[in-house]
Amino acid sequence: MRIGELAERAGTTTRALRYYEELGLLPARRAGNGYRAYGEEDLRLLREIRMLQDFGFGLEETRPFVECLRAGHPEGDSCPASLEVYRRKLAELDECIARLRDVRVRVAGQFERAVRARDELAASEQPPECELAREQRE
Amino acid sequence: MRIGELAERAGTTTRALRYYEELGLLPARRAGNGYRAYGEEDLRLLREIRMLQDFGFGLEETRPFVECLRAGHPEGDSCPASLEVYRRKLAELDECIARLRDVRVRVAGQFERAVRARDELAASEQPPECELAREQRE
DNA sequence: GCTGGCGTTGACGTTGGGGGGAAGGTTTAG
DNA sequence: CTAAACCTTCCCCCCAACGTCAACGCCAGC
Repeated sequence: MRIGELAERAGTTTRALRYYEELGLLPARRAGNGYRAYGEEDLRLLREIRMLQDFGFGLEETRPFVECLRAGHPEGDSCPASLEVYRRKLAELDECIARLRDVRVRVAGQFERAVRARDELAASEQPPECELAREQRE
Repeated sequence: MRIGELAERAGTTTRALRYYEELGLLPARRAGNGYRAYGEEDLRLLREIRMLQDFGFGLEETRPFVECLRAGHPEGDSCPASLEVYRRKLAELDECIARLRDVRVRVAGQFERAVRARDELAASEQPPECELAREQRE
């Protein structure tokens, strides 16, 4: 299989594949004419990379999974190094979520304060008419 | 006030201030010798920028707040444009938190599955000794 | 033998928020 | 007088994960 076909089958681009090879993440054999030659297993590795990328893993973080598969293990996460990456990522996610929640609370506070301030300003500049006034006009 | 003093008073660097000026976010008057000259109000603007940055706002997102202050309003968020940025940011935060939570659930699922698979493999390769065996050895 | 569609390498651009440092002018304290 | 501490502009560097040419090679169909 050549680079274009692999890219299409994995839903990515040839540029990405060349980049992965440059990183040593997904090296390719070469055909006689210099073209990269991939096998079915490379598709497997590539799918693993893509899945982890969808989870927000950096490419370097996918390396243990890929190497685990290449070492012949049944799954990319059959190796301790991969499990360690999972653990680190979970901690990272927890921290990130907590931080975002904190920011959300603070921004919401600012927003509400600003809206109240605006309403009070509007009220002082142009006091709202009372119910009686509306009733009399009708 | 010159750039170094303003930077120190706001807890940032001269480099950042020149960058803000380059963006047109915090323009400075010039003294006769070409040095940037800032006033107390610039410190106010800068503090607003820094606060929003701490919330994770991009510099462009702080622009409405800064312009609102420069327009003479009491707070950076006294203007509708600023409130709109708050709203957008809150929505963005909610979406981001939801996405991270979803990823967390999925990664946790993968992790647990991988750990179970590893344990089962270990169990089949080396079955755990039963209670009786331990008792007899003691 | 020519066109079109693959492939190759290499270099540069992107986005954000600056950092680092050169080469030179200014100010200020001792 | 001089050294330190400022200031100025200018330009390259960083991070990730590629995108986008440019200039060229390889191969199939007509």
